[in-house]
This record gives sequence, structure tokens and C-alpha cells, in this order.
Amino acid sequence: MADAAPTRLDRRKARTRAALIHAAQTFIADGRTNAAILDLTQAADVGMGSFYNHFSSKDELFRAAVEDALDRHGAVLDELTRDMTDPAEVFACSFRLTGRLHRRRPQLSKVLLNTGPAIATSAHGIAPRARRDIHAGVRTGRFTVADAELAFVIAAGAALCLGQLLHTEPDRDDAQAADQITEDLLRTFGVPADEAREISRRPLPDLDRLLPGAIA
Amino acid sequence: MADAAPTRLDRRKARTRAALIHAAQTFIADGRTNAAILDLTQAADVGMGSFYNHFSSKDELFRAAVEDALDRHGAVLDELTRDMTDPAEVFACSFRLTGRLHRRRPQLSKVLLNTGPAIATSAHGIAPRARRDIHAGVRTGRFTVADAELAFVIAAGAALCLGQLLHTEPDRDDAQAADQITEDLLRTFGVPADEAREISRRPLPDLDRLLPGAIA
DNA sequence: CCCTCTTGTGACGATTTCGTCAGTTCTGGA
DNA sequence: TCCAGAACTGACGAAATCGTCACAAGAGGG
Repeated sequence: MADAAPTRLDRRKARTRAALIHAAQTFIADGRTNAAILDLTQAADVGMGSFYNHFSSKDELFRAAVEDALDRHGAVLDELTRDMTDPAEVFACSFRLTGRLHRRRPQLSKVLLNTGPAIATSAHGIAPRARRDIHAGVRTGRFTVADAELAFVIAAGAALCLGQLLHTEPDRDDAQAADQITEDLLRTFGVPADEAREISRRPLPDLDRLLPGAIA
Repeated sequence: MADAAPTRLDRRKARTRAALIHAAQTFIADGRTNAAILDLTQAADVGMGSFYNHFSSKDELFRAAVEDALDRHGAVLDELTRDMTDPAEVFACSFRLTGRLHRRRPQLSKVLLNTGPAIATSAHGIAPRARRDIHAGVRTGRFTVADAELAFVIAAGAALCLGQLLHTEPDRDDAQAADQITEDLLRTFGVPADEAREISRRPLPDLDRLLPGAIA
């Protein structure tokens, strides 16, 4: 049970696994989810035979790749919001950062887009965090909505389709769009209009410092 | 140019094409988008060789299948909202009907879900209609939002993720959820709260009469 | 009825993809 | 240093998928 210190052997295994996952993420970003296993292993610079040391099928690799991308993004969000207590602020910062991610990390963004609405029910990434924040806001009276889960649905969909929009309209200002939608969502959740605007325009920490944690 | 009356030959061709498209839709609904062409033709009860009489690749068939599903749904929406003039009412009815669709036409619903956020930029189905309604509402002052396109993004995402939610929670009341989200969206668009509630609870016409137009 | 054109059909060779396996390389402890 | 076990590797036979093609069946005009 107790996870011992990672041996050199463990690290070797983890490296090739990570290489495969990274390759799979680039393939997902390109929509090439029907690529051959050989293509994946070559892109990962890994022997064909190694594949089955780590995954028993292509689907399993792709699932792991999505999960990994979500976890990396989730870690960035946790880092960003570590010292915040107001659910509205946590939610706003997370959403605004995620919106900015579509341009700054196009690969991660496309993984999200190509995975689709199913991400909203994933236990990884931004979805569980947003759900947590919205429920906390409802519980503490910070948000006034008829149904927290429906509020979450609106937010999750907005995050996804915002990515689609930014992908379709390359000239649109991503930060402005993300902040505006954040403001709209906060108002939808019952936050007073002026407060919603203020929260969604607060300065964000330096993104270049935060985002290296995300995938290429 | 002028489309002549459909001959018996035309109808024969259209029938096998429709069979292929219908089969593809069931496959998309099941997420089996990497099925073999032979599987598709067998499901459609059509000879393998016929496939290439209609489509030059699997991707082309799947694109046509999604487009067909969207068009069928769009036709239902047009029929439903034919006599309405208020953009808020048109939008509300369309959204509420689409929400109810996820349970009543699970196959169409899953086609939408598995196609993903890209549907928001499609020229077929509910997306262009919702965009039209929102822009009309903004133009006429019915809606007050900072950016019509961002408002559309929120609505499109909500429609998608509502489907995902209904799919994940089978016990949830789909009509109640769809109506509640419609109300929330109308308020987000600047419609006064009491009016938003009233519009989103108006009786809908008999669904059983309308929905046969959609796919199985 | 016959001829022509359109559409449907399944079998076939070519190609791609799969998953395994015997052998190699690397690691860690004795 | 040596050995046992873990991880990596590419080649290979089996299986699948592909797209074509020669022919059959149906439609329509004369």
C-alpha cells in the first residue's frame, strides 16, 4: 500500500508511459483517434512491443491521455486558487484561466474539445472543481440558484463552447471573452451585477508562471 | 438546375442512401465511429459494393449522418415555432423542446453528444436557429447582452451539457431541467426574472405529434 | 420486347493493423 | 562481479479492412 520511493526502474517505466500519453494527446488534439498503434509508438519514439507493457488497447491509452491532460490542468487551477475562500472568486478565476488556456495551450484545448461534453461528468480536471465551487456557493448562500447541478451544467457547457468559439474565430480576444462569460455566469448564479463584474475583472496572476504545468 | 420530379430510379437510390445514413446514426449514437464499412453496410442491409455509390469514405458518411440528424431536428423546431414572433419565445420553445429530446430520442441525442461542441458551429440543426434568435433579440432590444455571440456560446453549451446530464442521471426530470435552464438563460440574456419564468413555463404543443419527424 | 443506362452486389487481391513472442537491454541486489 | 527479474524491442503470422471490378438486377425509353 505504502508507495515506496520510486526506483530507477520505476522511473524508466514511467518515462515510456509518459511518452506514449504525450503522443496520444497530440493525436487527440489532431482528431486522429483512429491512428494505428504503430503510429502512436513511433510518435512516442518507443518500440512497438512496449505499448502492451502499459496499455491493453488503444482506447485505454486515449482514456489515460485525456485523464492526464485534465489532471494537469486541475493542478494548475488548484495552485492558482489555493489561498481563495470565496466560492465565487474560485469559480471565476478557474473559469477565466480555462478560457485563456484555449489559446495558450491549443493542444490541451483540442483534447478537451474533441473529448466533448462527456468531460463534464469526468472526475478529473476543471469539472469536479467547478461543481465543488458551485455547490459550496449554493450551500453558503453565496449563489442563489434553483438547482446547483443545473447551474454547473450551464457553466460546463459555456467552458466547452467558448473553446470552440475561440477556435473558430481566431481574431477574438480570448481574455475579454472569458471574462465576459464569467461575469454572465456569476450573474446567472445570483451574484449582484456590479459584484459579478468586479470579480470577473480582478487581475490574474502571471499566466506564464502558472501554465508551464500544462501540456505542450 | 431545376430539380425534376423524382423518378422511381431516384427513389431507389435515395432509399439505400437513407438506409446507410440511418445505420451510421445508430453507430454514432453508440460511439462506434471506427466501425468497418462492411459493418455499416450490413447494418443498413445493403451490399458492400453499394457504399461507394453514395460516399467516397467513412468520414463522408458520418458527416452526412450528423447533418441529416441536425436537419431533421431543425425541421421540427421550425414547425414548432412557425407562428411565433418574439425571439425570446422562439428561443425558449426551441431550447425546451431540445431538452426534452434527449429522453425521447436518445439516438439523436447521442449523435449530438458524441459529435461534441463542433455542433455549435454547424450550419444545421438548432445552433444556427438559436444564433438567429439571439441576434434578433439583441437587435430588437429584447435581449440586453454585451455580446450576442458569447450569449449564444452559453446557450449552445448548456444545451449540450444538459444532454450529458440527462444521460448520466436517468432519474432526473428532463422537462423540469430543460425549463429551468431556459429560464436561467433568458435571465442571463436580460429578460426580467418574472417574464423569463413565465415564458419558460408556457404549455408546449403535443410532443408526440411533433417528434415523429426526428430519427428513431 | 429489346436495348441502354443506372444502381446494386459480393468476391477478391492488396494493404493495413493487430497482438504475440523470442531475444536483448537495463536494473538492483547478493 | 554475477545473476534474476523487469522492461524494451522489432519481426512475424493472423486477422481485419479497404477499394475495385465484373456481373446481376432494375428502370426507362423506343
